[in-house]
Amino acid sequence: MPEEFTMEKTYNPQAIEGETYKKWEESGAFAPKIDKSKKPFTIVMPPPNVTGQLHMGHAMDATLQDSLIRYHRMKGDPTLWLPGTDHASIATEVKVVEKLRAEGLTKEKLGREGFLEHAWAWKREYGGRITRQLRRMGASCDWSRERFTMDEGCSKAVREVFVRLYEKGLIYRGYRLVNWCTHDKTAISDAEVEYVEKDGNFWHILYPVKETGEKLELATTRPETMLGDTAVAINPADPRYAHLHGCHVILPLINKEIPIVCDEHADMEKGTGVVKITPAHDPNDFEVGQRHNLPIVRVFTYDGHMTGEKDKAEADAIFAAGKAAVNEPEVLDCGKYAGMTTDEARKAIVADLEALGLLKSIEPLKHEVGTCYRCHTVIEPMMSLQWFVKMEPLAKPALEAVKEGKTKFLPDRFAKIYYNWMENTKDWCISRQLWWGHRIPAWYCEDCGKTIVSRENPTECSCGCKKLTQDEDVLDTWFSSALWPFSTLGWPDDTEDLKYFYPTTTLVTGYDIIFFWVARMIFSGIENMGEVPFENVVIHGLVRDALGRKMSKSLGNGVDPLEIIDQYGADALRFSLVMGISPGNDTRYSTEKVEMARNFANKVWNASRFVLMNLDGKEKLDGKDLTLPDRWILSKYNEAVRQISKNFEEAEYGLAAQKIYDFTWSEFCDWYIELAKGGLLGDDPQRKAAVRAVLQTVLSGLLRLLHPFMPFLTEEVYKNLPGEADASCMLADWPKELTAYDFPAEAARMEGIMDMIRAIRNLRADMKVQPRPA
RNA sequence: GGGAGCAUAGCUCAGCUGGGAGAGCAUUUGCCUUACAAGCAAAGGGUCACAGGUUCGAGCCCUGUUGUUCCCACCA
Repeated sequence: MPEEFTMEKTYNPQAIEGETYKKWEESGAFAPKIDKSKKPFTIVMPPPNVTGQLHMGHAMDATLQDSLIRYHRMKGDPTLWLPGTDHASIATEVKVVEKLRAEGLTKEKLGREGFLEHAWAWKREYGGRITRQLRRMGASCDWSRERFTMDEGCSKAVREVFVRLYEKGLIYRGYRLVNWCTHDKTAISDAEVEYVEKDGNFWHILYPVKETGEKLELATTRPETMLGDTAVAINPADPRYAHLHGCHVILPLINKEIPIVCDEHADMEKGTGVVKITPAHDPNDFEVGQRHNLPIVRVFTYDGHMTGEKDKAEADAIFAAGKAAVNEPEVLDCGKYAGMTTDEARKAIVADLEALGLLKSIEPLKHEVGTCYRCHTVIEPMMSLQWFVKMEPLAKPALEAVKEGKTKFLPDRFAKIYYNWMENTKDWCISRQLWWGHRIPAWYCEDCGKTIVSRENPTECSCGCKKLTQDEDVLDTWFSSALWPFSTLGWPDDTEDLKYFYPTTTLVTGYDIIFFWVARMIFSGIENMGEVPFENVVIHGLVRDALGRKMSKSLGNGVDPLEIIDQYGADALRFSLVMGISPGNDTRYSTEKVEMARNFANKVWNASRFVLMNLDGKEKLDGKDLTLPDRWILSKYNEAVRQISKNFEEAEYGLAAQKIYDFTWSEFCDWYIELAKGGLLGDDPQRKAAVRAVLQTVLSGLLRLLHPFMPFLTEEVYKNLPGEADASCMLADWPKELTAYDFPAEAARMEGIMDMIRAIRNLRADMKVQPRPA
């Protein structure tokens, strides 16, 4: 053992992690060595939101990526892990607004510019915090290439894509029924709506028929929308209502005459077979309205109140000024209901109907209600002027690319989920009524009303007018993350990085963002680069708490990775997050697991101490004087190398971790080291040399096999190995099978003997005979 | 309504192409044995959800049933 060797009996991660990381980072070893003769291995990091700090999900995500990255780096691939953060438009804006509110400020008071200054300050604070956390995790990403979705380059890419798609007719602006969040006061995309089961009612309402005087019964879950009804639909084949074709009903409360239309949408099996049609506030009704050319009457304001005189006047003014699209919906003055929230209006309207004898019954029911995925407010379907991406032409090639295997999902069942979504996707609403994000590069001419979409900020309209106003809205945050695999490599410029690293190799992410992100990256990559953005998508599960619940702020069951690192070390946390996981399945976080991993780290530490204490310079394995146990452990080592390498190739990280654990503990420590003591304590110098050589060979390999999961510990120990002194485990070669030292037959024989030894020990215990002292 | 996952030791979960039922934690017993008590040596504990089927052989493949979780879906 070298004299300067001072390994403590217990592994102390705090003493080495910070310095080790600093050394790695300063050495520049995280940056890939570009070698055009070699195929690079590339991962772009799913950029964490700059909303706050990392949670356990990020910790697992980072661990898996870093493990894979380290494996490939050791294999000698030019390896790039490109880190970055996401501006997270809506999520961050909400946080900044909350913070401002606590300071007595509002967006309105600050104005757009003032607000954005606060948002950028937020980004600087939290973006930095996140990258520091990743460093604590041991993430070996190339910080020299770090990106942010709103940095100059990414913003340029966003604008380029927007303009291209617009020019191809794949981005358009239109009045459509969108999902409106009345709390965040913005439209959101279909993917951002979460359906939750809520208690509700069917209100059975009677609408008097003008021509016959009878009262037509229909049921609705949203009576407050009735003011916006522009028809009542019946099925054309329904014999019960054949006599009503061409008739009208008088809409109660506002006594408005609206037609009875025949439409297949009215299901004879459901309710009374009669359905009210509110085109401005229901997607189906909108469709029916289009088929029958019905007016669209909006009855809610954008902040969830019933519309009134003022709203109507404003809408009329806009229309008169020619600023509106042709299909601008009418806005209704809701009279006595104006200004009420939708909930208040519902109560009032139901009460008024009852007073008129037009409420037949109330039938309770549970139904799925759409809510905003950020603030959980109930979504109102609402007619609104927004920007959209036309999905069909983009989805088709993206679907085919995966079917053809150009991108592979691991596990492959997630491809089905992807297909399902891609086959049914509707146009993507990309405009948000927010300030934090990429502002839509569209300008409207005040004179001729023309829309200008442009890469450079225009100063003049083709009509000669210079009064141009830019669209107030920003893009959906996922619009920029969709470009991440190429925007971060320099696109639209034709950079060396882009040429060399695109398409990237593997994407590692959770199944919860397949639709939001993975699918959109695939079609964006194909559309803009002509190639899929990555060869593999490795999908992992979510980290849940010890009781299997989702970790969340509201439950207060989140665990801060940094606290765990402080207490147990980064290696222990990392190992606990991969040991025993299976692809795509959720895993539970528990302190017991971290303790298991910490104990394992300590085991490795002490096994290393033992070996180092017994080495005397580098012994070379020469095949001479190998006993049965030597042959056995070398064979088991080969098996571990084979299996772990295979596991990495197949994204079976849980199995790889399990194998290195079992090999190290149950085989190397429990048996080989014990058996090696005999040889080390004996007098035969050749035997001693052989044992030392085996110990060193196996330990060196074991450390390297473990390095992807426990980088700090292995780095610290590895540099103490004689002959490899000061060498970096991170940069060492990935172990290869020692084919000259594979002895399957002898290994099997050894295992038979081990069974016998166990049996004898058991017998001794049974007979309560104590082993004689040695 | 459609789709997917899961059901294995008291708890949490692994189990690759079918041939040994496993790990961690918990429990019991004996050990401070000179790498490690964050440890060592042992032990107990499972008709692998249920019912059929394929096979020389099934936790693993097929069919069905039950339970459970999740995702998607405009059901008024």
